[in-house]
Amino acid sequence: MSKSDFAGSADVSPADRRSQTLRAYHELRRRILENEMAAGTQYLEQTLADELGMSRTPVREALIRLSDERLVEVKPRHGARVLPVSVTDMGEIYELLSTLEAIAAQRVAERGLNTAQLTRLDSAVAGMDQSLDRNDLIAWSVYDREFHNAIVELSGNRRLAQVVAMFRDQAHRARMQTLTLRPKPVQSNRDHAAVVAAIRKRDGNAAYEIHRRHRQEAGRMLLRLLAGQKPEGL
Amino acid sequence: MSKSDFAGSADVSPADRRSQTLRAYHELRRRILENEMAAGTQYLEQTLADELGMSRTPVREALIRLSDERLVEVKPRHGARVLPVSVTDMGEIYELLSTLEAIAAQRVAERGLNTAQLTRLDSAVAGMDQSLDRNDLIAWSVYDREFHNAIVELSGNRRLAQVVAMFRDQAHRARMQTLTLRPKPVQSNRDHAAVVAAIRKRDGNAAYEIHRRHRQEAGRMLLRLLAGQKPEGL
DNA sequence: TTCGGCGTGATGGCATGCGAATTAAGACAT
DNA sequence: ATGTCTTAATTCGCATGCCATCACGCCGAA
Repeated sequence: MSKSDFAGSADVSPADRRSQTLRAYHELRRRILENEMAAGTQYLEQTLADELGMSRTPVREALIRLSDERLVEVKPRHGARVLPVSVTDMGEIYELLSTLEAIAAQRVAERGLNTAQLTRLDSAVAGMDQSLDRNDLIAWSVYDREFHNAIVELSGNRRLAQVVAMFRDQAHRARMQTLTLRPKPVQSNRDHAAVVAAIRKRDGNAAYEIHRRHRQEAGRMLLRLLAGQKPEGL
Repeated sequence: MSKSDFAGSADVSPADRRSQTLRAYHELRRRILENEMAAGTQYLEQTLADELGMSRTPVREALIRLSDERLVEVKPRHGARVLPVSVTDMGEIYELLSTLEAIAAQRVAERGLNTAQLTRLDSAVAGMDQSLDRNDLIAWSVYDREFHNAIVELSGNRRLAQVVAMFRDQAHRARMQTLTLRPKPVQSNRDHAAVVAAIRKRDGNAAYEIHRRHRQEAGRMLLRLLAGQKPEGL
């Protein structure tokens, strides 16, 4: 019974089996990540409820989740404000990501992967290469995301995967903004391939070091681009 | 229309300025961490609401937070279940804590601390030493917590402090259970002193290594004790 | 012109109500 | 006993309603 994953826009969807609270959560989260709800903007509970075709209760419950994830901030009489991602924020996030994902890579290498799992990584890397050849940066970023996500999921540490996903979401908008500004990510692709190679060789230390440096580089690049850019709505 | 109406709620609370939702969140969290609500037990929303002297709404909102923090799990018609902490969970948590806190220690060392900040660490260490002399393990654990918390707070990375706090809470009950089972934590005190020394010397690498090893040892010890102990209500 | 008190409407915190989903409890047959 | 069908009782998801609180604009005083 899988309905379309990208289902429902605003209006009353046909028959969503999930709870209203979940619909609100996923829809609002999607809108924020895809910048349909701009950072800095404030939305009243009632407005969101009307827009989503439900009452305030499930919206409130969704907003609690989103504020725990630092995507919004609820100010009692000013509505929910979509949080902008400052340069400082990105610094914090990349510092954490570079360590957490490196740990994941290390664990994956030490545990070893079966064929299917290795294939998952390989095809993500292949997808990135092809996307880059086509100069399709959007597709590239999707594969990039999948690669990084695969690493932490395959680590087997569920909490690790959870917090990394959270930070990745927080950083998502800023990354999208700089996607077209930065040079072609050829080094990125090389790094990823090297990480997979280290995992194949079961070399935990190498996987850790390569991945960590990779993320640090990406972070530094991003910070540079962001710094030379926007004041961003506070 | 009495403005200053002290009477308000003649019930249990004198005058709590916080919202009901926050009261519910903090009170439930406290009860869980202090084992007043045993792991594995289920509580109906209405029951909790009655107990806390409020309606179901704020309780529901608090439960959403608590379930995001993995302290409870809400099962639609069986109430909120206090999550037990399995050995696997502790493995995941300590793997993350040992890295995250080590990063924090490294950053603190590299940034350097002012006198007041160093004093904070020193007095935590001193408190641990004294508590140990008095054989007061409860007091010791409070200082231990404060020490570890100080490290991540002083790192200046707010997200880091936040996730570490979350994982520390998740591990709290298991640590308390094993507190009396383990040998006197003299090595722990030595480690902490060494970390502070490294921080004074601005030696980031040393701080990282010592702290990381310290947490890993503590984790291993804990896992051993837990493994040789309890089936724990699932 | 600036400031502060005041009134009014908007807003969110929370209680309550209700229907739907789901379980628990009998009733009966096997 | 064990299984299954029917019915009653719970419990939650969500909508709605109420009211205290707060933002904001107005107006008069300094």
